[in-house]
Amino acid sequence: MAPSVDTRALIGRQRELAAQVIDRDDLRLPPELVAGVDAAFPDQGRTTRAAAVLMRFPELETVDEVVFEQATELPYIPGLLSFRELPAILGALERLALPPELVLCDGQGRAHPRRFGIACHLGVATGLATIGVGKSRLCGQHDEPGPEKGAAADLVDGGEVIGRVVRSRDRVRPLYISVGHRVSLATAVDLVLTCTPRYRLPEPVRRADRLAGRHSPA
DNA sequence: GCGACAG
DNA sequence: ATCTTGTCGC
Repeated sequence: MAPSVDTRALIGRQRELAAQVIDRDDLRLPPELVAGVDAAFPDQGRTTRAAAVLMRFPELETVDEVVFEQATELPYIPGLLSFRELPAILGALERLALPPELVLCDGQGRAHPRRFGIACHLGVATGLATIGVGKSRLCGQHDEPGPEKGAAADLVDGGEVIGRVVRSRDRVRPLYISVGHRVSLATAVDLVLTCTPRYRLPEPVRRADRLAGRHSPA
């Protein structure tokens, strides 16, 4: 893996690509095929293993699953996560039997310092509608949402609402939901909640997590 | 200078 | 993310 990274160049690319993000609903609603993607780093991080799980919406029945791996190219750098994970994720996504209409990503969308998290990057790179589903905060401030499923609070940064902090299940740590591409924030929250009938993470992402990581079947 | 920092 | 065992709570 590259020992040094030209962070200035990557940040510059994020700034120009961020202008291409569409934060309005521009997809079929409701969608019929939704995918979840995630990546893991086996072998001390030398390998990047991405997984994509395609499900029918809103039934959440699995239609196809793909695991794709390649040598890791970059280290993890806060704010530049997408350059490290995207190549393998694109490889997995391309190998699905059918293209998804919407992709749920493990990580931020516009809730990013330059408004270009991995969900935005994946969306602009493929043209697909995407939503960022973060398990923790990268930037921005927010009030604590109520304890019940569905409770939410605005995630604000630089005086702008960049996402919503949402309780996906009763009494669990909230999810950081933000626009990736071609979806409005309100629709993003609605779709994520519909994809989360039982666990903290939306089903497509949870399944991709399990497929990529070293867990057990269940 | 100090603190924060997706996965 | 990854390294790692038992343990507290519903």
